[in-house]
Amino acid sequence: MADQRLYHKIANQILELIDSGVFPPGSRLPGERDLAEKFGVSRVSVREAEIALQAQGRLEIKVGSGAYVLDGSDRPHNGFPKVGPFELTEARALFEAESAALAAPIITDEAIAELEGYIDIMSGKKKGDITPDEADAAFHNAIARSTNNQAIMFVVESMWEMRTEAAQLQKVYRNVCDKDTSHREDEHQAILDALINRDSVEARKAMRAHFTRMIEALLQASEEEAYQEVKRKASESRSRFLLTKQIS
Amino acid sequence: MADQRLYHKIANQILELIDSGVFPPGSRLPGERDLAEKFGVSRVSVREAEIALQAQGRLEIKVGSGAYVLDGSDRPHNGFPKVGPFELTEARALFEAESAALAAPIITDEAIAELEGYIDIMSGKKKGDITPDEADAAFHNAIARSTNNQAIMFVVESMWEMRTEAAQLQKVYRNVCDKDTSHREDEHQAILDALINRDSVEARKAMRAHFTRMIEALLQASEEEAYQEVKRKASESRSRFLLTKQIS
DNA sequence: TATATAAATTGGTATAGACAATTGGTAATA
DNA sequence: TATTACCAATTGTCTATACCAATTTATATA
Repeated sequence: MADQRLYHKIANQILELIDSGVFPPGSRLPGERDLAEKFGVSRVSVREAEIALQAQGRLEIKVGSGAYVLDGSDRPHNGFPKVGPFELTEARALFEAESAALAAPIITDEAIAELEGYIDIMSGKKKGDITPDEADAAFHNAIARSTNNQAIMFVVESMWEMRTEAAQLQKVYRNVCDKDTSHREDEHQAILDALINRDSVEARKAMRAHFTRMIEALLQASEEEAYQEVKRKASESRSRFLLTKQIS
Repeated sequence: MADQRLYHKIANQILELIDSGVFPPGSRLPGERDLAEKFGVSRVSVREAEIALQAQGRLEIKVGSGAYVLDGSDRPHNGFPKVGPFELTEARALFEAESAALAAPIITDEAIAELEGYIDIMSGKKKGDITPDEADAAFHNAIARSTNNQAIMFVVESMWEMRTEAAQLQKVYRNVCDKDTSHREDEHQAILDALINRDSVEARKAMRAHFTRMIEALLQASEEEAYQEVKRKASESRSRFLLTKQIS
């Protein structure tokens, strides 16, 4: 605590003033010159402290105007939102279906061979250095990578991280997946077949079917007492999802 | 690009050197004095850049020793990937179209009124406390919110933040949007009309058309000399996107 | 060879000054 | 009266130089 850099100490002091309400969110901090005199340090140190706070998203510095305290809602949310199993699966159904459709026409033979490897690992036919669950993630990520679109890759990877982040979510998924490993294999194979044929429409359909079955399984699971809340949300959204599915 | 702080530009240059492999993870950066001379700036500016990178968890600075590149796997990847204008627009076309389709059957009258307000602000008919550009963001986010799916909201908001994050991206977008404000209004109105009719298929189509036109405009812009790189990537991906568009 | 010491290197801080963007007030104008 | 143009004060930005403290490296010594 004592051997930290001066600008770090200044940053912490400013944070304390913010949290204690002296500088409420939205308010403007005193100028660099004032703060430097107040803390008894040079302007450079104050500046460095404010830069560090800005990099952390706690301040916004406007040239010629001043440094303003950001509200919690203003700052970029680094973490993922809390999201339920049904929501997440619904979103993945929509987005990953489009990802597969976009990848289908341009996927390389190497990528297809990679996907086959993941399927073998998931089915237990082949032993790799990764778990079946990781192979599942790699399968979906590899398809996203085949779109050659980093924004799509980011979205698909983020969705998987949302799943692994919440322990509760993971439990629900495991409960669903363990019962239907055979289904999962068939569905992944169907997706792969569509990609091999470079068939966009079929790839989209197969990916949607994959997640639709998962949603159905979630609905089944929601029958059990532990998933009462899931059921409420699920039944509320069931009709409209199935409707959307028919359309495309 | 010109209106960002100097230390920010330096930080980006350092990041490029890291990502390009010149400074691999774990390696030590040249001293502040060397970097200052190399970039043609003062030592303080280099320091500020390194402080910002340290606050973001990309560097570790040790006094008397040097600044070391942290391994990417060590830190949670909060930030967004570097993504080009074409990639981002393509991803938004796919995802936001599905977002609109999902929202259409269940959007509330209040949300529709909200969307109308944003359109008025963008067209200049009404003056709000937000800029037309912010109204544009609010328009797309409000549709995502109407899906009642937090995962979808997260994705749509993230895409917009990707756009505002990179100064270069913003410049390209501004160049495109300024020329086609009238188009933008019509397209937003078409999306709104579809939502009013609770028509999923039409909402998806209108949203796709919105982004498709934007991509075409990007391709036009790429004709100019400043956008040679964009053009290369764009023409490479043009056929497959238009193909995917026809399918659905 | 091992260890202690000195020198060079490197990040940290201070000071002073010039510059550029923003803001707010004031005067000129419609 | 309301609006516009302009000017000056404030504020963040950047540079240059100097010195300090921590670390590393080289050197001398046992």
